[in-house]
Amino acid sequence: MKISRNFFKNTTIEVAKNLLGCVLIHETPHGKVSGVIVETEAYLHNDPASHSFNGQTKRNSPMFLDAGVAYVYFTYGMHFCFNVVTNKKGIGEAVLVRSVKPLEGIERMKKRRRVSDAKNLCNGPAKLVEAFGITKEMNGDSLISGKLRIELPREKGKLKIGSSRRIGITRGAEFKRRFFIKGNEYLSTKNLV
DNA sequence: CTAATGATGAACT
DNA sequence: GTTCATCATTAGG
Repeated sequence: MKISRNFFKNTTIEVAKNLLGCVLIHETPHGKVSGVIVETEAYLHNDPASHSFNGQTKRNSPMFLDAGVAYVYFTYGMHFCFNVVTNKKGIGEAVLVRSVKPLEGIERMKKRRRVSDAKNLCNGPAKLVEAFGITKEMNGDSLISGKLRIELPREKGKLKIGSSRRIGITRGAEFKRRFFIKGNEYLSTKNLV
């Protein structure tokens, strides 16, 4: 089911939780890949861990666009990560998508990732970017109805949502702004509460 | 099983 | 020069 732009205009923490259970879809010339979002992290404008903390730069500028667009950034010299921009235009907040449970196009993902274990395809931010074929060219694109998009599940049911400190950061580490579906098999890390 | 390490580049001090 | 929202591989127990 199509998602609305208002979904992304909520507070970033709420969007991070609401994205759990939603479906990430990418229609490529080679076929469709999709999966259920099972792990996210919220990055706020006044958050020392956020790329937007020190204001707008060339790299983080998509974070200051309208809610519902993609922010894809290059990191550690070899990886890309995928975020969904939230809140109002000009604020600079986003949700990092950290893990996805693969649904469609699993063979395609295995080829791109060069691994065979389905649980190891999308359980990390740079992994899912590679598995889905997301590229820096999609930086700033709308995620509402394009080839790369997010859809609401037909029926979300009641999810057990857990929260923890975010992964791989030092500044702002005290904030519990990582959200995940409790007990899910496809998380990037399991031993955090 | 867990821990250490190297790859590699943009942004910042 | 150092840091960084990472991952695959290797070394160790």
